[in-house]
Amino acid sequence: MRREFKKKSKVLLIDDNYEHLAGIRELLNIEGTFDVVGIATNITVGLNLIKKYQPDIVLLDMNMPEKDGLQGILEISKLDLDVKVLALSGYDDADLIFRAMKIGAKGYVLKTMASAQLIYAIEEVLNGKIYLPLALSSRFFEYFQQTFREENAKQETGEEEENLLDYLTQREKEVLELLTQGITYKGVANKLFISETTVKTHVNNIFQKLQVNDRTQAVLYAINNGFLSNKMRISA
Amino acid sequence: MRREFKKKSKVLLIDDNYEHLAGIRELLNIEGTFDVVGIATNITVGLNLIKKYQPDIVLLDMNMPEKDGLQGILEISKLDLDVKVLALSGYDDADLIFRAMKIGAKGYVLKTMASAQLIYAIEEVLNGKIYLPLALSSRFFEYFQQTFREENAKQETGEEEENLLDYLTQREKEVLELLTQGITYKGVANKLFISETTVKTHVNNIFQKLQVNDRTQAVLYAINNGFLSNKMRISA
DNA sequence: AAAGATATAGACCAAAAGATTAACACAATG
DNA sequence: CATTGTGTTAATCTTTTGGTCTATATCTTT
Repeated sequence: MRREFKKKSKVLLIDDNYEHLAGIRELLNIEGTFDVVGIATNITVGLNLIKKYQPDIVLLDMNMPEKDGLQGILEISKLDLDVKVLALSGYDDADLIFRAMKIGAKGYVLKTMASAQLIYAIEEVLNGKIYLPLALSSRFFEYFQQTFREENAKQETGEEEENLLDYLTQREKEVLELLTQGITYKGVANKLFISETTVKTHVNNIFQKLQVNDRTQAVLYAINNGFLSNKMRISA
Repeated sequence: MRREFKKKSKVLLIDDNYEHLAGIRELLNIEGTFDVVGIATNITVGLNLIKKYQPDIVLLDMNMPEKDGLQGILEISKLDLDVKVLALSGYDDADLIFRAMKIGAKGYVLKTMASAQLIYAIEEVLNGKIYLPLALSSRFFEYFQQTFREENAKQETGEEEENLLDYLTQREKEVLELLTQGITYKGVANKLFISETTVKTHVNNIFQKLQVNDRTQAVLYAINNGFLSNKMRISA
C-alpha cells in the first residue's frame, strides 16, 4: 500500500505577545506536521484570518488586552466553522480555565509547559479529543467541585430539610404549574375546567402551604425549589 | 536526619464484586504503603466501617446493586469525616463520571486500568489532589461541554438578541427588583419613598418595555434574563 | 430655547387577586 | 355507623393590581 501524503493540519495563532507567537510558529514549523497559516496579535485580526484560511485549530491566548480570550472563543465559535480552539495562558487561573472549557475550548495549556506537551495537546485536539494537562484538570476540578459544593450541601441535607412543595396536593401542583407561567386565574380556570373561584381557593391553600402571601412569592419559591427548569441539577 | 516511619494511609474498599475486592486488597498490600483497614461488598456495611476505622480514602465501586455509587458518595460525605472518595467503575459512562465528580469524588478510575495507575490515583488523591485519568477527563469534558452547549448557544447569540431589561431605566430596575421579591405597590412606595401611584406608573412602563401584562410575567422575564440568582451563569 | 427622556403623581375605572366561609365527596378511623 | 380529616369545588366580599389619561418638575441633549 502506497504511503499517502499526510495533509498538514492548518494552525492559526493568536497571541498579543509577538515573541511568544514567533516562538510557537517556529516550534510548529520545525515539528513539520503543522502548517501555520496565520498569526495575529489581537482577536479582531485573528477572526478575519480564521474566516480567510479556515484553520483546523486556533491557539488562542487567554490573557490579552482589550478583548479577552473568552470573548474570542465565543466569537470564533459564532463563525460556525469547524475550528477547534486550544486556549493558551500564562497562568493556571481556575476560573478562567473553567469558563474557557465551559464555552467550548477543546483544550487549555500553559505557556510554561514543555513544547512536547503543546504539540501533544494540539494533536489530541486535532484528533477530536479534549485535552487538559493533569495539572490544569486538577485545578479545574477543584473549582468545579467548589462551585457545586453549596448546591451539594443542600442536596445532601435535602432529604431531611422539608420542601414545602411536597405538601401540595396534585391539583395544587397543577395550579402552581400554571401560575409559574404567568397565567391569570381565569386562564387557569379555563385550562383546568373549574371555576375561577375554585382556582382562588387552591391558590390560597398553596400560599398557606408555601408560607407566602402572593403569587409572585409562590412562583419564586417554586422556581427556587426545583419546580421547573433544573438544567444542571443532580438528582443523586 | 533520621528517617521517619512513614505512616501508612488507611484505605477502605467497597465493591460488590468480591473477587475484585480481594484483588485490590492484595495489590495494595503488596505495594506496602497502604493499610487496607476494611472491605465491604455494599454501602451500608461500608459506611459503618468508615465510621469505625476513619480511613483516609475509600475506593468506591460505582456500579452496585441496591444503592448506587452516587448515593454512596453523598452518604459518605454526610458523615463529615475527612474521607476522600475515589470512584471505581467498570465503564467510562460520562454521565456517571460527571455526577460523581460533581458531588465531590476526588477521582475516578476504571477497573480495567493498570494497577500502577490505580496506585498513582490513590496517591494523588491522598495528596489532596483530584485525579482523573486523561481518557476519563476527556469523556468528562465532552459531557461537560455538551451540557452547556445549549446555554452557550443562547449566550453566543445573546449579544444580538435584545434583552428588554436593558431598556429599563435605573428607577424602573429598582422597582422591578422589589417586585421580584413579591412586595406590594404600597410596600415598594414606602421603600422608595415615593407615592403608590408613582410606583404604578413605573410598573406600567416596565410592563410595556418588557412586553408583559402583569407582575408575575415581569418577574419571570427578569429571572430568565439574568436579573437575579445567576449561579452557574457565564458572563463571557 | 426647544425637544426628549425621566421621575414624580393624581383620578378614575375595570379587572384580577386574595381572604373568608361553606358545601360536597371520599377515605380512614374508632 | 358515625366521625374525623382531606381534597376539590364554589360563592361572596375586600383589597390590590393594572390601564389610561393627564400633568408637573428636572435634567440632558441638541
